[in-house]
Amino acid sequence: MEDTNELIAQRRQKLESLKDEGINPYPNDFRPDTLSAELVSRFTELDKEALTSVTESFSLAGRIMSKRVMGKASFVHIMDRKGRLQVFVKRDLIGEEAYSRFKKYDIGDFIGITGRIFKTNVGELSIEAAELRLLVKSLRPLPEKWHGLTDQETRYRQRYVDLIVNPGVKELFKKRSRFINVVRDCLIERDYLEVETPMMQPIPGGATAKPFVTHHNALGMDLYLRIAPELYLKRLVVGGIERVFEINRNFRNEGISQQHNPEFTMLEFYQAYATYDDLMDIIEDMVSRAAMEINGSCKVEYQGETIDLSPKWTRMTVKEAILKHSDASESVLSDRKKAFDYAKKIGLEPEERWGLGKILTEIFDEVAEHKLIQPTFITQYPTEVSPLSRKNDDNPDIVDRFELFITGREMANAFSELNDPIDQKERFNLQVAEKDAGDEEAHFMDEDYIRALEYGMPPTAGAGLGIDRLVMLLTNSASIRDVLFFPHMRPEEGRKTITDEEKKH
RNA sequence: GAGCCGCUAGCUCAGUAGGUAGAGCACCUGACUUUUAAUCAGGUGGUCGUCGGUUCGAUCCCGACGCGGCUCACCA
Repeated sequence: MEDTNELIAQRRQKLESLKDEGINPYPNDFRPDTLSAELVSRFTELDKEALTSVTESFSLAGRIMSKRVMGKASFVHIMDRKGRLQVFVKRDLIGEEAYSRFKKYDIGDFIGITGRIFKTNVGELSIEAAELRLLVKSLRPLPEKWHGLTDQETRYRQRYVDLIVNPGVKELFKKRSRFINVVRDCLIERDYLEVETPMMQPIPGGATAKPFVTHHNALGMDLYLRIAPELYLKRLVVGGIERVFEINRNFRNEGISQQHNPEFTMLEFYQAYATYDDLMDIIEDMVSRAAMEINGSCKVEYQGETIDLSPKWTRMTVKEAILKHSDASESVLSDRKKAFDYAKKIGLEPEERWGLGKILTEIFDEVAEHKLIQPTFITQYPTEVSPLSRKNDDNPDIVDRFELFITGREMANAFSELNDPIDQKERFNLQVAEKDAGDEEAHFMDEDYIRALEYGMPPTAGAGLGIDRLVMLLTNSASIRDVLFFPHMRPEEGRKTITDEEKKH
């Protein structure tokens, strides 16, 4: 990391010579009183002539993004959090000493300017520096002004540079923030309470996934990074928080891809005296409102497809989806043997211990999931693959559950919650048997969760929404890495991870 | 985890049928008081991802490794 090229050496030398002159290269006593965008919105409509009567002085701070020296006058563009503005620096105005110092400032340095506003001969609104100070000396050169930074790896690893030189990046992350705000608004206006529950859990639950393990030294015990907040949020419903949600990270010890990062952000929300039907309405509202807020339309372009997010969305059962998107006959849907054979026929590797429900789910994933481009709620999941969901009153083989698919990807999972403690215990026992049989993703037994249910959980429905994937959709991003500031990357310099040997110290 | 592709100056990229590497931007020196990819003149800058092999000689050919991108597998 201690690379020293000529350009860095030159800047360090400039830093030293500034210090020799008695100048603090990192002061913190400059207070800008305006922003680039404020000046633009106030004055951009006025012409050159009209601006000559504006004598007010403004203070502005920002990073130098370009610099053009023309002898005894110069132009720089500075960038602050709202945009860019041109600064005109004239020797006659700031004085000979300040001007010759200014000529040594580099692109990337921060400066503070005080002066009046005017328009140049070609009509660009600019601030004329009456005073100019260095606020920060930058020691590393920025990528070039024309092509910018395009190397994906560097953009992810050095997001700070990406943010400086690629303006779209900041815009994207502002959209991400606004999306989360809309989600929060939708729930808070329905009287939900936002909470935080443990990320380090002795028993990881609430999803079928492989957890990360960590260790608590003082307690001498392993802990798991949570794969879902579900069981804790439902404990809160037991406790009387009838409408509750959490937006935060989950951690899953699985592969990395364009759709998967080891840590990702989920919304989970639970509402007592509601069914999964009610949650469909909330999710439709949330996502369509967010689309309007972010893109001004319920129609979004995603990787060449137009997705229409206007409510109401298509609703279809798992079995209907299989029939629609494959050549499976109706008998496959109710006959385990036929389902098993059909699964093999389409290239799956069903296991002997799988029941009809699990097989049908796998068939659905294979044939239908990637075809669900427009928003679609898939309902009536098999009980076998839904250990936390409430059974359907008319058919115990299915549960009152839906998943939401958009662009062929799962965006949300929701169900009426299982609140029968005896049924829940039996389902946990089945999961434990799965685990003993080698399924690393099967649930653990959670005795305390059963105890909580035994006190009584009101009839409740709950949902989980993949925030990152929805942000991808709304920003037309192909990779989850584009919607995370710091996506997970291997260490830069070789495989310098902490070894077991080093861990002992 | 598997396959394919990539890694050359700070950035964006050329290139060498194997003979010590180029451009633009950036940077340095000089000129220039309304420019805007400013302009003009001159200049600096590279263990060509790492290690090994073949060769008189490797950035180029071969192998291993590292990192990344894409595809597939698992998953949300």
